[in-house]
Amino acid sequence: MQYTTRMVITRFAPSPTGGLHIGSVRTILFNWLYAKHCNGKFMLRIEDTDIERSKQEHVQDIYDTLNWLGLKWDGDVVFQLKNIKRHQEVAQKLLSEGKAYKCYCTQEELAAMRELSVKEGRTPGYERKCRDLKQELDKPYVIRLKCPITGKTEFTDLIQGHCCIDNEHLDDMILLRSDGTPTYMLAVVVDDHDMGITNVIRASEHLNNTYRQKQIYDACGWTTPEFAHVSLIHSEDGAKLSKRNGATTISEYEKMGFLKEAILNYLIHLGWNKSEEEILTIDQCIKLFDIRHVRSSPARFSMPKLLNINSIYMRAMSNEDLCLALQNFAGSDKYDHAGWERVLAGMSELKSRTRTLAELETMSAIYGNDGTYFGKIEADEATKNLFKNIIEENNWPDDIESLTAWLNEKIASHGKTLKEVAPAIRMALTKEKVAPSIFELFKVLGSKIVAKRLASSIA
RNA sequence: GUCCCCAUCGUCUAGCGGUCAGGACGCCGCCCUUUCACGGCGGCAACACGGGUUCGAUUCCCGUUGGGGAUGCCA
Repeated sequence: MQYTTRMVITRFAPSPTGGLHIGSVRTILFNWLYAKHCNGKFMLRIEDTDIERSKQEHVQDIYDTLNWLGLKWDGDVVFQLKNIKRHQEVAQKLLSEGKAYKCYCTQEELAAMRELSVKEGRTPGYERKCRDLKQELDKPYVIRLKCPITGKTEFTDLIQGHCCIDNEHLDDMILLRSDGTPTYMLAVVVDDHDMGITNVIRASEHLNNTYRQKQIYDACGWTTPEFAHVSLIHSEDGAKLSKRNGATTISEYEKMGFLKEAILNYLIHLGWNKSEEEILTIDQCIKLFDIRHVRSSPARFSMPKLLNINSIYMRAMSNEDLCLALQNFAGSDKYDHAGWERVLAGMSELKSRTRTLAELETMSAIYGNDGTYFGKIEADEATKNLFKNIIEENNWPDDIESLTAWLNEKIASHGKTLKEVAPAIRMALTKEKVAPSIFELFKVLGSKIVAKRLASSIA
């Protein structure tokens, strides 16, 4: 048990080799929430040691995404590449202490051994050929950790519980490559230790690495942080969420018109639920969050659920805020000033019918545009006369109640019922079979535009 | 192949030895209603299987099956 008063420090450590995966966002969220819950810190470390694949644009993308989501990191960003000297020092120290050794085996030899192991049904791995070499050779070498051969390596994972492996299944891992650069395994451990990370919360694909990393901590004589391995997100067909079976990066969801609050709320409930309430504010999440109650099994991504959560957030927004969000999303030059005024006026009815900003953008066109492009409709003489009559009028009642009464009276005076003419009116006004109520349409569009559209529909 | 992890309605989950196994999404029905939504009410639907432990297992242990992950001088 730890009774230290050490401040909790978590971290997110991505390699900048692509867009941020939605699963990574969940990992970030858990790290961030745990840190906030404990009054600790959340740090960002860019693992840019893979020089071939690391790109500055992806680093920027990580910054942008974290900022967009409001999951701000504490302190300066750490770049792993800058710590290479330190990694090498640690490896050399282990070497001088006899806890590591030089291995001269070539990659070809290793590959052949691996193949043989699999063929013979053994756990594949390096078979410690150079471990007890007496003299140094004049050949390129890697530095390997002298791992325990017998016994077990175990730790308690905050999410997965007790994790254990027989050491015979682990081989002597490489610490320093033949070109002298550190491997991921070494770099992560050294950096996490140097940054004072107390809780490593990461994807469960790293669970197997953790046994190895534990051995490095032990060899260095360092305290291991607490680990928490978050399960992966699967797609709706049950396989690992990949580009082939769904949207993977967070920016794709942004482009589909999802609100960041909805994405966050959705992701946090993928594996965690501690409240009767489904919709929680970020402050409530901070208060309630406990990494120990995150489920250890993988969860499937559900688009219908995300759409539902998003629609709840959209409806909860004020019309003004939503209108602003829509302008941000669609571009404020999409409609002219008057057009945006109408969109705002009709927003209440618009938002109850749409689930994303993209859907809202599409439906907002019925108010935003003032054109008469809605085209001809089929209508009988009485309906046409009704339209003509409405077109001639220009002094409608202002409030929706009087307007309703006024319009109903007009319809009745032409020997029609609302039920009979409503579809035609809606089609003439919106070109859609589905839209807000026609009274609402009249009110928001105003007499001029209604007249224009009705006229063009019977022209 | 070998190793590691996981297993409650279709999906996300609550449960932490005794519950009519609760909620949410989706689905179905009804109400509201000029359409479609929103909203309201109701319904269908789950403890993977087999052994133990126990007075009693969804819950604890062991198998089986199924799913996922790892098996790099990538991270």
